[in-house]
Amino acid sequence: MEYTVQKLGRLAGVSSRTLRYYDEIGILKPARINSSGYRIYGKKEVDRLQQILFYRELGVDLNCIKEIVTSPTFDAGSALREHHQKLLEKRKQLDMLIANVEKTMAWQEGRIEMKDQEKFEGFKRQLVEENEKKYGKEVREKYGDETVDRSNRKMMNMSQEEYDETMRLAEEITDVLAEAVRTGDPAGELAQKAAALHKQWLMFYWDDYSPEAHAGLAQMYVDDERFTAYYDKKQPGAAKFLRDAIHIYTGIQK
Amino acid sequence: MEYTVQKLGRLAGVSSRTLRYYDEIGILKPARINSSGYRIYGKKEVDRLQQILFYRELGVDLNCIKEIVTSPTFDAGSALREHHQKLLEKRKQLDMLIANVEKTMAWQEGRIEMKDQEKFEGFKRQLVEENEKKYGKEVREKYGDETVDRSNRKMMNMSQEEYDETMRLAEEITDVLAEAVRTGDPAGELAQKAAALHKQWLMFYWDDYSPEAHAGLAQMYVDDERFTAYYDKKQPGAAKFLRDAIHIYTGIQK
DNA sequence: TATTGACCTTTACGTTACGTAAAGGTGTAG
DNA sequence: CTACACCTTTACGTAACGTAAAGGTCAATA
Repeated sequence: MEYTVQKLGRLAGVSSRTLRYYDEIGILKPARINSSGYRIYGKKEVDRLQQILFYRELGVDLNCIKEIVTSPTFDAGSALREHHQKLLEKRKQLDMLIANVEKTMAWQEGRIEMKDQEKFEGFKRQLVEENEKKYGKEVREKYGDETVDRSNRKMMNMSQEEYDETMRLAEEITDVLAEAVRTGDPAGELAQKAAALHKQWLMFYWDDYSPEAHAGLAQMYVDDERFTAYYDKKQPGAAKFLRDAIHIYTGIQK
Repeated sequence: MEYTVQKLGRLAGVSSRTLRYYDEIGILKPARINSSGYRIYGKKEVDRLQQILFYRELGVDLNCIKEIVTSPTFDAGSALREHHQKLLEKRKQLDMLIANVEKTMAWQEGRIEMKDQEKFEGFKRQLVEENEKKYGKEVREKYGDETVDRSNRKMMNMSQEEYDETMRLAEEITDVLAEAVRTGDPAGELAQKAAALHKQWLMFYWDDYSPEAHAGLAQMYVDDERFTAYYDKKQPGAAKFLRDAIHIYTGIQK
């Protein structure tokens, strides 16, 4: 049950250099040093290395791993449950990639059409997975899985032109919104134009628009600091302002 | 259908720096440079980027990717089929990791036993996956799926002590073999000792030893350059010598 | 027309997680 | 007593970008 660097390395499938490096940065210290200065690892270290490798597999950098595993509140059990969750997500993403390859093969054989954006499905953690990760939970909680799935489906089926149009609209919204904020009047013409544009944009993603849901989303822009940050980036206070404008536009207060 | 660095980056989920870097190392050149010196990418570049990202996802380093995609014999179709194959393998490995987490959770709750080596299943590309990849196909062809599966199963169920013993035996084989090679006599005492040790080692993996299979494996050590390289590393000619010794030991020529 | 501000450019140094080589001590088998 | 496979530390190298600096481009706005 005692291992030297190379033996533990062979066991875990990492190099001895890696283990020395992990010792150096304080992420995995050997149980003891023998009389000749050799690093000797025991049972506890084996388990710790396993944890480290799980995190590494998930792309966590060693600095973060260090903070996690050296934390006094570190709980191996909950960490494992988290690993499990993340690995399942990763498999989902892998499945998307596989679907992508199959689709691309069909496209190459001329059997189907394929838009540029579709060619990167599964790669784009930030647009699909990351987006889902960041906002997905809350959005799913507030609007239900069905709405979100439908929205994603709709986006997948958008043509390049439609997609470009949503991008253009999103830009126009922030532009008009920034200008409207400077008028200071959420009931004014510019503010109402921004709200209308926002509705148009939204209708690309929702196939059943309702003023209630629109007003609810506007409120979320304020409640959720990540949305707030997005809109406030160009103009501080823009998120709140947009909410007010939409509440007036829809005639609904949340 | 024309993209600047940032637009293509957003489309594919990579940074603009990445695209400039890919230009720099000659892996993905823009379709043209406009009058202001901007990089402009077109349809062909989109497809090529997709191919690059597939390779990247599979852990191929950019140098290799460059050689692959710039090769005049590069065929996108067969590349895609290869991607598909590799991605399926990756998913298999991911499933092993997930199984590992589940097992570890059960172990933590005291519901099952778990050996140290089991804790790294799914990580060890080189021992299980890599091994299977390198030798698996040929071995499965020559000995059948059943033998290989049984062998893997047997290895999985080995105790730590048994596992250590196989390691020790493997070392002893190469040692004795190297010495035997220097005698030059495959029928000599040392050579026959090496063959006997090799049988012992083999019996840890096969549960029904037969001289025929043993002789066949010995022949494969010579036929397959990767096995040859392993045995010849310590002593040139060791693989051939071992085959001869085993053929004498078993009394069977292949 | 001048000024933002978000784009783009090149140059260049920084970073992560090790690989690899050098120079030297250790331990055991022949 | 010599080989040889281990171990050690020190230190420089590397891949694939990230990031910052210094500056040109372009469309919209004051």
